[in-house]
Formats: sequence, structure tokens, C-alpha cells
Amino acid sequence: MAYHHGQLREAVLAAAVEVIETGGLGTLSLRDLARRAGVSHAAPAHHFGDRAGLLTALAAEGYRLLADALTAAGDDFREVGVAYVRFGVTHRAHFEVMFRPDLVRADDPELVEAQARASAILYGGAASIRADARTTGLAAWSLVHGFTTLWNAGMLPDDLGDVDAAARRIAATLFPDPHLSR
Amino acid sequence: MAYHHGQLREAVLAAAVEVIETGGLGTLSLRDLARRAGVSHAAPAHHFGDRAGLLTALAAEGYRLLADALTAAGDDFREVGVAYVRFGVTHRAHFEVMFRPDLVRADDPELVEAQARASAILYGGAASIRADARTTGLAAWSLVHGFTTLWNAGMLPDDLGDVDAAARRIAATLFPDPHLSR
DNA sequence: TTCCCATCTTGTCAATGGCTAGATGTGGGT
DNA sequence: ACCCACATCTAGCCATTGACAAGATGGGAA
Repeated sequence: MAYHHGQLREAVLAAAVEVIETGGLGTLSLRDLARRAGVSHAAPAHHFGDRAGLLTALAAEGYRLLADALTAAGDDFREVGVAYVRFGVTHRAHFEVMFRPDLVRADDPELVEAQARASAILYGGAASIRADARTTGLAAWSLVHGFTTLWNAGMLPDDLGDVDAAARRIAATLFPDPHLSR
Repeated sequence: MAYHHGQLREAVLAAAVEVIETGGLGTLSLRDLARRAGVSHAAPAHHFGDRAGLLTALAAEGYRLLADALTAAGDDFREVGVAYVRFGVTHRAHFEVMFRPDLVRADDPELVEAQARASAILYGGAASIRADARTTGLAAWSLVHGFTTLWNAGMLPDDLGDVDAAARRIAATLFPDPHLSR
């Protein structure tokens, strides 16, 4: 093992995702991540400062991935919502950290930029719908965010089947008319 | 200070609510709660077992309070939703723990009973609406739950004003017609 | 009274986050 | 080619925490 890991930052972030994904945020330990990466227990601190710094980096990465996912979803507002849900359930670790301001450094420049990009896409889609775009946009965001949260928490009935299909049904409740949502 | 505190369980739960409400779940420490109650560091363990036990008791209390709040909201389904949001923002500590299965003992009998009572009220209200009661109910739950979560996380614009009014506007987006929702 | 048991205390241990000082490699400037 | 500044990583330390074990205390029931 070389003295310099070389990719320690990426390795630690990847390990953090895996740990959170399997054991939850409570089982996340900086020292454990260091062990997984094969470095000393204080090595991660150089890249992230402290625990909040690590989670901040994770959240920023999450917002970037979310922005990409929403962009790729196209122009149909309902499909953007479905993409939001799909992102949340396939990136549980990122998603869990992204909306926990108590765990991250909210003023981190990298975080605020990634956050701004994702927000712009999210709000931009809502601007083209109905009369009161704002209330409608907030309702849509609340709907997909709540569904994702409840799904991830395992609070929903377990016979809903595929996430995409279930999310699409939920979204259709708020936007019954497909062609209104472009 | 008497050898027996007498109300230690209640005192610890109340202190936990205060700590979580001000500093978040991350600042919660069993030893700190013991200090606040004026007992030794191991005293709470007798009542709750471990950290998960304490949070389980908190969650169960939360479900009981939620069930009461929803019942008191009356028959108008939209007002039940508003009551859900109001509960979530005025009982942040309870609300935060209630939907975190990774932090609580999901099989605790006290918890499952309280949970069942709240669920019955929640789903019962949805049964009287529209054709596909289930999808509609899930959408409504997702909507109010997501709004509450985002509100508590401080992710929403800060010029929304009163929580009740904002929640009512959001709920009206999903249920535009008042008299359909009874 | 006497005994059982719920309640609480004291002591201990491993694990963790964060800090400081120092070691090690790497790349740029001259 | 040399040297030095800096980024990276190590080693050691400390306070705090959660969990456990053993014992002290006191109330209530037989």
C-alpha cells in the first residue's frame, strides 16, 4: 500500500454510500471508512474536515446527480416527478443526506451551487403549468418527495409493485391530464 | 434528591423532545438526558434498554399524539391533511423519529399498536373519496408528509407565511373541490 | 417483619470524533 | 539537477458516548 492512496476522497465517498445504503446513517463511522480504504483513522479528515464535511460532500454529489436525472427526464412534468422518485430510491444514501441541513454545512459553496442547479430545474418545470405555478410546483415537489421518503422508510404497503409505476399513478392523481403537463 | 426519581421515564422523554427540538437528533445523548434529569448515567437504561428503546418510546408517543390530532380535525379530508402538517411542525422531535425504522424497534408492541391506530384514521379518511381510494389516499399522505418534511428541513421558500394557510393551499391543489372531500 | 423486585448508582470497556505534531511523497521553480 | 513548499497521510492522545455488570436502595406484598 503506497503512502499516498491517490483516490482517497472518491474511495471514502463510495464507501460511505455503501455503508449508509446497507446499514443506515447511524452506522456510518469515519474510522470505519478509513479502515475500508486502508488508510489511517485520521486520513479522511484531511479531505473532509469532519463528519459534517463528509456528509456535505455527499449531499453536493447528490444534488448534481439529481439535476442530471431530472434533466434526462425530458419535458413532461409528470415524468420529471417520476424521475425524482426513482432517483430517491436508487440513491438512498445521497437522498437521505440532501435534506438534512442539521448534518451538513449549509453554506458550503460546492453544496449551494449544486443545490441551486437542481432547484432551478425543479422550479423551472413548474413554471409552465396552470395559473399559480408556485403553489402547484410546491405541491408537486411535496408529493414526489413525500412518496419517496415514505417508500424509503418502508411505510408504504408492500404490494405496490414497481416504483416507477406506483409513482406514475401517484403523479397522475395530481396531474390527471397528460398534455397539460408539458 | 431522593434515591428514586419517581417520574424518570416521563422526565427523560420530555428532555429528549427538548433536546431534539433544539439541537436535532444528532445532539441527543442518553448521558446528557440523565444529567438533565439529575440521575446517574445508567438510570435511563433501566426504562428504555438502549438508545433504540428510547426512540421507540418517543415514536409510539408520537403516533398516539398524531392519532388524537387527526381525530380532532373532523371529517373534512383536507382539514385532516392540514392537521397532519400542523402536527409534524409542532412536534418535530416526535415526527422525526416516527418515520425512521432504522432507529427504532419496529416490532415493539406499544409502537405497533399506536402506529396501527394512526394508520386506521389516516386510511379511513381516504376510503370515502373518489373511485380509487387507495391511490388517492397514498397521494394525499405523500403530499402532506412531503410538505411537512420539506418545511421542517427548511427547504421551502421562507415567504410562505403561516403553516396552516400554506398547507391548506397545497391540499387544495390535490382536492380542489371542498365538498368532495367529506 | 421479611423478602422480592423495581429502581437507581458506581465502575468499567471498547468505539468514536476531533485535535496536534510529525512523517512522507510530489511537483514546481530556479 | 536541486531544493523547497505543500498536499497527503500517520501516530498518538483526549473527552464523550453507549452498553454492560455488579451492587446499593427502598417500596410494597405476603
